[in-house]
Amino acid sequence: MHLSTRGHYGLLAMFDLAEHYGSGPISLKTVAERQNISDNYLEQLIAVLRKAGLVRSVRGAQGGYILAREPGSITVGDIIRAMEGPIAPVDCVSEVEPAECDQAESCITRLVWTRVRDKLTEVMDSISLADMLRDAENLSIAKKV
Amino acid sequence: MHLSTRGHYGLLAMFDLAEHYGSGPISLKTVAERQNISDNYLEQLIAVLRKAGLVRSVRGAQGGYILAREPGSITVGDIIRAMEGPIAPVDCVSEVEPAECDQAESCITRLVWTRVRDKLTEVMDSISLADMLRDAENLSIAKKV
DNA sequence: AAATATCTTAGCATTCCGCTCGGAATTTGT
DNA sequence: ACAAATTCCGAGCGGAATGCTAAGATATTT
Repeated sequence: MHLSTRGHYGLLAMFDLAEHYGSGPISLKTVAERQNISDNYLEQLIAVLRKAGLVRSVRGAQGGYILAREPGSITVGDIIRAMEGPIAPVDCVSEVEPAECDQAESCITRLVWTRVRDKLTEVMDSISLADMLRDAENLSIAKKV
Repeated sequence: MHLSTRGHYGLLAMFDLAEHYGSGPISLKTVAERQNISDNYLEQLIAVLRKAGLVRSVRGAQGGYILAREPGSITVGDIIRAMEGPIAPVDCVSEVEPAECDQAESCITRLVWTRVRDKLTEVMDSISLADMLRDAENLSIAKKV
């Protein structure tokens, strides 16, 4: 049950953009440095996010990336699906076009994986970038006290 | 969010053993054929389950494998941990010795992954092989009607 | 025109996956 | 005692994915 760095870095980058939402485009280099990711690599990852319609890009000098929608309407699930494909512990319970299996009807393990998948999507879809911003604020307040 | 075939096949094999719990040792070949897994490969996987203390082996003719404990006391979580290692979407929230990260204290994505991990373990630890046997029974009853 | 960015594609070393194979060790049955 | 059935163990291997690097094309601002 492991995510690749795609999903991991993808969420880091998106959260970084969320933290600076409203201040114009943020350059890839800035995000990469702040999040400690190779900018060459992040370049590829953010291309995926752009194609998925989660970020907008502004080319040229002073360009960069901006969230395509407000932080409240982008969830962790959106980001992970974009970066890692449909959420599914095993292929036969994939969210989209599940792999076929001749014993699917009577397969008990399939029931298990369905429950696991449902819990996964439930959590991931319930957390938005806005929720994370709120968490960040609470955390910094707690620290100051 | 994908399992490897290790976990997938591991659960299939364990459930197969659970279905025949109490009828003496089941040979690897039998399980492999019933579950449609290469027996050469399953041989390696079941070695892992044995080393994890989840199955007992009986060598020699008429030998095979038996669940080490009753089906009610073996959970999906036990099996997945044995086959795939500690449950963790990313290394910094691993159940055992999480990877260190200098920003761990203030990392918001880490909170997200912790919640995901907790949901994952919650589901997996709540389903035992006995539960699955019950599901199988309900399913076959439903079909007959 | 120069500087600053994104965009696109190619490549590449390493690791992991999913297996196959061969043979040693152990137990049962005849 | 011997043959058959089985687990046990380790080596190896092709293919795919991972996590990058690198280089140049394109667009925009100053």
